Parts: sequence; structure tokens; C-alpha cells
Amino acid sequence: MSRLDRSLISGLPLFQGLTADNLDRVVGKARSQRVPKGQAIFEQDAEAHAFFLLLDGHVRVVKSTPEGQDVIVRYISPGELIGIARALGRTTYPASAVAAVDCIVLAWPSALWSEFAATFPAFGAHTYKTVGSRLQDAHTLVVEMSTEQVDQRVAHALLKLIAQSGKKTDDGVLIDFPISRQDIAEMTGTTLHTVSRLMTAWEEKGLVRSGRQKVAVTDPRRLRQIAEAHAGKE
Amino acid sequence: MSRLDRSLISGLPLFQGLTADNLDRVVGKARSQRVPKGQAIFEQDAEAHAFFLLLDGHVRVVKSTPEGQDVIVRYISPGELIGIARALGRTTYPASAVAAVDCIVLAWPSALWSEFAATFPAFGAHTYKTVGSRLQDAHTLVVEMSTEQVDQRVAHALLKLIAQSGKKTDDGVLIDFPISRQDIAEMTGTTLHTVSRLMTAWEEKGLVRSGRQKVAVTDPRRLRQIAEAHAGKE
DNA sequence: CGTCCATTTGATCAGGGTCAAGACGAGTGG
DNA sequence: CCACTCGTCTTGACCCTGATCAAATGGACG
Repeated sequence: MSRLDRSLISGLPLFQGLTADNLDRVVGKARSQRVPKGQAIFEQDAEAHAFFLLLDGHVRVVKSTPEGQDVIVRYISPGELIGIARALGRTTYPASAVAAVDCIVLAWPSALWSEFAATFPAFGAHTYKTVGSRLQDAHTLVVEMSTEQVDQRVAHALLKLIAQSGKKTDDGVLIDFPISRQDIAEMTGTTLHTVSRLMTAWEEKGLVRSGRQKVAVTDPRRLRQIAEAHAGKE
Repeated sequence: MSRLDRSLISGLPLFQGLTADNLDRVVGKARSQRVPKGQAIFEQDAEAHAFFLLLDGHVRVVKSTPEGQDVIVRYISPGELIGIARALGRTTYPASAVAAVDCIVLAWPSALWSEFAATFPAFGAHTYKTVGSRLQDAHTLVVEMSTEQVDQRVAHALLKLIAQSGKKTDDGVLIDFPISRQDIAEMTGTTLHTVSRLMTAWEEKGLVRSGRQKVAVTDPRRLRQIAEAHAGKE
């Protein structure tokens, strides 16, 4: 394994304001890890021995019910922390984190979190801000799940995905990692069948272009119309 | 208005470890406020000028959609903080807080939050733990909304309510504040009609006793069976 | 070339939303 | 003290969205 370098993390807002020396100390305590596509970084209900920083790739956070149904709570992009359960007073992970593509993560023992937070104010502040916005997101999702029809929820999900991980191509804005109908269904509380029907309908109208584990949005404007109100249906 | 006394807050875990002197300082900066039933403590999207501690009463946190539908995100019990948006990097309140009964709250200007957190470590730590568990709750709710049938969601909602604000009576465990069918519908993403039908069905089976803005659970065990699995339906 | 998985598409049907009407109390004003 | 009104709750009838069941198609990859 190659030696870890502070340049890996020096650009991140999370570590803003740290000296080169401090960055070295932080990186020095991390273990880097390659996680192949489909593998879990950590599992729901397991002991939260570490927290992670996603350096490269995309991760989905999944909660599973006792009955075996999965719900995708959110996707994680490079530069974000995951597995900070411990920082919030939990001893186990409340969800699983699965690599959507091959990923690179840095891992620190959970115990270090409070040390980092105490030593580097920006680190603590940024984390709490992150948690705060995740709480907002979760509440927004609850509202969507409570009040919207399936087509609106799927439209919203796609818009969030391209906002977070969109990549411009000739086909429009492409979601930058493999995502199946099943995945979208698990984000929106519906079935892969319904998602499939929606996608083909939207494809015919020219709103999206999609294929096997691939979705691109060609007309975000009209997709947003579907997401926003049900008045705009035709 | 009577003089504020440190005894109001001395028992709370939030202020654990503060000296009598410190408690006086904290209370001294607060303004106490009586909020009549039905009135808002703060409104969604308004400037977050203050954060609040609920001393007495019950508050529901409501998010409203642009289309005018309301979703009840959670209920707040005495001793809990509300309106801590500012602490999480927001400048406006993400939801409204409405008094479910006549309430007493303490209010501090938002700017004081960071001062308190810096000066009294227990205060900051407790808040973040609170935010963490609210994030958990929100995710749990998302999972429930995604995977459960209406009867399960309503059963879960009632169980949470009696766990949080249950009061033992001859009729079973009573929810300690007025709550309508409409309220329960807004917690569970359904309509008051469906809630009404469920309640009468459960009343006939002897699971609950309910009336106008009043719900008591007489058989939590069987209610939990409904909430848990759909295998147990008959 | 064969196997596996993602996807598509059709047919069916039920959970629960919508529409409509009424009953039941609780508070208000005469 | 009673009549009235308003808000909550109940209940029936109907129908639509989207789940379920079933099967076929089509790439991707070994």
C-alpha cells in the first residue's frame, strides 16, 4: 500500500484551517481501504468501531427492515463522512453503507472522533452542520413520502441524484454511477415495476434517457414540473 | 411576570454540571413566554431569531408543503429544545412549532447558542446527541413510510405517542394531550377517514378507547403485533 | 454460447383515497 | 336554559393508483 499523503484531504472543507502538520497527524492515524463495488463498508447494527471519509466512488446508505426490505436513505459523494453514528451517541451503525462502485475510503477508529472535534474546531463544526443538513433532508423525505404520488417521488429522487452526482453528457445529465430500477424503487418506496413503467413513459416524452443501470435526465425542467405539482400533468 | 428562577431548569440533563451561578446566568438571559393552545411558537421559513426550551405542555412540529398539506414531524415533550435550526447552520426555521395545549417556554436569542455551547460543554454535547437521535427517528420514519401499510404506520404512531407522553388511566394508557384523527393522519401520511375507520375497528377489538381528541391504548401488546408484522393479521 | 440479471410489459386486483352525508358533542349567545 | 353553530368524528359508496403475479426480452459477461 502506498504511503498516505496529506494532499488526499487538504482540499476538503472538513479540514479547512488545519496546518500541514495537523493534516499529517490526521492522515497518519487513518487507514486507507479499497472497497470493491457491491461490498459493505459497514453493516447495520454492527459495533461502530470506526468512521470513514469517502475519498473516491459512490456509496449508498441502506436501512433494512426485519422483514428484509431495503430502503436507500441517501447516497454519499466523495469528501463526505460516513459512519459517524458514534459521534451522535450511538454505539452501533444505524444503517449499512454499500459501495455503488469501487471506492476508496479513509477509516479512523471511532475513539478519535472526539479527539479531532476537540482539537480542530472546524472539524466538529463541519460535522454538525452536515448532520443538521442530513436531518433536514430526512424530514424533507418524510414529507415527500407522506404527501406525494409515486411519479412525483421518483422525479424528485432523480433530480436530487443529478444535483448531487450529475455529469453532463450528450444524452443530458447522467447519474454518475450505476443505478438500477430496483435502487430507485428503494429510494422512493415503490416497486421496480412501477419505476420501469415511469422511465419508459418519460423516455417516450423525451425527459430521460436510460438503460441498464444507467439514467440520464435530458429535460430537467419538465421533470421538475412533474415533481413539483400534480396540476401540471397532462 | 414573575421572576425567572434557576430551579426551572436545574433538573434537566441539558444543563447538567452547571453551577448555581451558571444556571442563573443562563436563565437570566432567557425570556419566558406563555403560548396558548393552537398558537405557533415559531413559523416555518421565518427568520430563526431564537431557540426555545419547552418547560410545560406539548408541541407539535409541522412542516407544510407549498400545496398546503401539513405533515407532523414529531411531538415535543417538556424539557426538550426546539428551534435549534440556527445551531445546525440554518438561518430560518425548517418547520413550524404549534402548541398542542397551553405551553410555557423559555426563549433565548439564537446568537447565544454558540456561546452556551462553548461555555458549557454539557450543553453542546447534549444538543448534538438530541439532534443525532432525531436524525435516527427521522430515518426510522422514512423506512416506515416506505415499507409499511397504513394500519402498521398508525399503530406505530400510537405506540410512539404513548411511549413519549403516555399516562396510565383506568382506560389504559392515555395520550396526554388532545389529538385528533386529523393529527394522526398527518403523522402517518393518510387521511382522517382511514384513521377513523381503523380506530373504530380497534375499539371493537378492545385495543384502544378513543373519543373526541382523545386516544387511550388498552392493549399495547396486540397493537404492537399489528405494528410489527402483517403476518399477525386475522 | 450459455447463464444470469436487469428490464419490460401485460393482466389483475385490492388498499385506501375521494366524495358525500350525517351524527355527535361542546361551546356560544340570546 | 335552550337553540344554534362549528368542528370532530363516523360511515357508506365508488373508483383509481400502484402493488402483485406472471412471463418474456435483452444485454453483459464468463
